Amino acid sequence: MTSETKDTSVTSFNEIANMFTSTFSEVDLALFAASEHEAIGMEHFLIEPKCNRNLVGVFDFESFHSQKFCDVEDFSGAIEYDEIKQYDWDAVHSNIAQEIQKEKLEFVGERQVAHDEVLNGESMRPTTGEEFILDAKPVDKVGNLDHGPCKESYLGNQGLESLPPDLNERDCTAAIADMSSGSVSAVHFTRNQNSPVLDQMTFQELLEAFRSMFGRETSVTDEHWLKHHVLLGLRNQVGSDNGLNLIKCDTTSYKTEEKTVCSCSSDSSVGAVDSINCILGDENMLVGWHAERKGLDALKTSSSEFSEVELCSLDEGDKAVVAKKRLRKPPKRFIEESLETKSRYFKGKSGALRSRKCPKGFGASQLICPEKSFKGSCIQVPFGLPVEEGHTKTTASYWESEDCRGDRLPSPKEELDTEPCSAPSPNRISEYEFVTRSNPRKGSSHRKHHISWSPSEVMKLIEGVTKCGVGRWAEIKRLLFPSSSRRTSVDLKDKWRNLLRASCAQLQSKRKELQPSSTVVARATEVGLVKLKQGKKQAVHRVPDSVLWRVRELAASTYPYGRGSNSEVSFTTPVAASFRAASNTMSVALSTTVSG
DNA sequence: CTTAGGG
DNA sequence: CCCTAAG
Repeated sequence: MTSETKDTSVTSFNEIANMFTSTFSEVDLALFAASEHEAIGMEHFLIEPKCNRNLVGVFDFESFHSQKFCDVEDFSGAIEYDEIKQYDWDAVHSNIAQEIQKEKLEFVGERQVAHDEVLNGESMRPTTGEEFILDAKPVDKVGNLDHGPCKESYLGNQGLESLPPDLNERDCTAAIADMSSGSVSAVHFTRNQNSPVLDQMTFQELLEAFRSMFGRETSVTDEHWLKHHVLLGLRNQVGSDNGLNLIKCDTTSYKTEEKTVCSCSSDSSVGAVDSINCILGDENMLVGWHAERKGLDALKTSSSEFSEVELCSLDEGDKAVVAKKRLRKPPKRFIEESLETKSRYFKGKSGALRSRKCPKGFGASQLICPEKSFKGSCIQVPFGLPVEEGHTKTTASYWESEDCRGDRLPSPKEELDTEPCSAPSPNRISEYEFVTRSNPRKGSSHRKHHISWSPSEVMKLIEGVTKCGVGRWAEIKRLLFPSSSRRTSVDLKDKWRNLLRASCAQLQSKRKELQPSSTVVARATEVGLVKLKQGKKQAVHRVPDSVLWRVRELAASTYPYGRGSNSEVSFTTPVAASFRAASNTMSVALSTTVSG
C-alpha cells in the first residue's frame, strides 16, 4: 500500500487517510505498520516518528511531535478536531490557532526524495510522487480521518508552538506551509544526517530550514551562516536523539499516566528537554508542549478507544517496555541470572530451587552474597558478566561432561572438601561449593548454566542421595548444595539421571569384569568413596567409577522417595555404606543406613 | 513448590 | 541445561 498512494493527490478522505498510512516513507510506514499490528514497544515508534515531523514543522521536535502524534493518535478518530485545537489554543496562542483553524492547512509530508523541491515553500506540492500533500480538511471532516486529527493538531500545535510571537500575525497558513516545508527539509537532514544536503539548498531553503528549525526567522543573509546553524541544529537534534527519544518515552509515560513515569525517564527527560531547548532556542515550545500535553491528556482520557489500536498505543505494557528498556542494558538473561543467584543465596530454605524468576527487580548489580559463607567470592556479577560462574577449569576440567561417565577425576582439593568420608557438614560444603563454583565457573559463557558438575558436586549429590534418597532433590539440594549458586533440585535430578545413565553404561561394562557380586558391590561402595577421593585426585580423567557405582547402588537402593530417607541419618560412612550394601545387596538403603 | 520427563 | 506438565 505504500506505493500506491504516493503520488496521488489527495482528493478524498479515504485517500488522505490512506496517505497517512501509506504516504509516510516506507520506513515510516513500516514502522507504523509494525506498531499498529504489533503493539511493539512504543519506543520503537517513538524513535522513528520522524515521519510525523514532516507534518509538523520543524524537527523541533521530534519529541514533541512524536508525543503529540502519539497522543493525537490515541484519540484520533474520537476527538474532534476542534477540541484539539481548542486545547492547543488554550495552550498556546489562541489567535493564531483560530486562524489556523479557519484556514486550510496544507501539509507536506514528503519524503526526502522530494525534499529539495519541497524546501521551496512553493513546491510543497507533490512533485515527485514521493511527497504528498495533505489537505487539511475542514475541521469537522478531519475528525473522520484516522490520522487526520493528529496531523491537524500537529500543525496547529506545532505551528503555534514553534511559531515565534512575531509570526503570530502572519498568515497561519503560509507560516505553516513554510514550516512544513522547512521542517521537512530539516527532517530530512536529520534523518539523513547528511549535512551535505545543505550545500545543495538554496538560500531560500536554508532560510526555511532555519526558520523551521529554530522557530524564527533570521535576517542573516549569509548562506554559510545559515548552513552552519542549520547543520548545528540538525546535529544537535541528532545528537540529542537519545535525549529526544528519552523524552519521548517520557512523554509517553507521562501522557498515559500523567505523572507517572519512570524514574529513569525523569533525568532523561530533563536532558531531552534541554536539548530541545537548545535546538529550538525557544522555550515557548516547551511551554506549549506542556500545555498541549495536558490538553491532549485530557482528550485522551476522554477517548481511549483508539489508543490501543493506534500506532502509538500507550498502554502500560508499552510504557513498561519503554521504561525498562532504558534501564535494562544487559540482557535479561544476565539479570535473571544474577537475580537468580542472588535469590538463591537468600533462599535458604527452599533452597533447592533456582528461582527462575526473581522477584526482585532487575537491578543493576546486585550482589548478594549475604551469607557469610561466600562473601569473598560472590558470584554476583554485575551486568555484563555472566552470572554463570564458569567453570574454570578446576572443576570442569575434571569431569567435563556432566555425565560422569567421563573419566576425569575431580580435583584434589575439591575432593577433599567434599569428601564424603569426611562428611563435610552441609555448611561446609555449601561454602566450599560456593567457592568452587563461583570462582571457577566464571569463565563460561553466559549460557546459563552449563556448569559442569564438579566432582565435588557429584559427590555431594551422591551423598545427598544417600542421605535423602533419590528423588528428594530438593532436600538434597538444600542440604548439600545450599549455597551453591546453581544447581537446582532439577539440576540435581538431571545430574542424577545422567549419572545413572553413565554409571549404568560404565559400570555395566566394568561390572562385567568386576562383577556384581555382593562383595563387589560392597567393595564398590566402600571403596567407592575412598576411591573417589583418591581417584579424583589421582586421575584427572577417570571418572570415579566408584562414584558411578555408588550412583548405581543408590539408585537401586534408595530410589523410592520415601525410602531412603533418613535424611537425617548421618551420612553413611563409606564403610557403613559398604557394609550395608554388602550385606544385602544394594537393596538396602544406604541412606537408611547406618547409623552407626 | 517440587518432581518427573522431554527437548 | 531448560522447559513444561503434573501432583
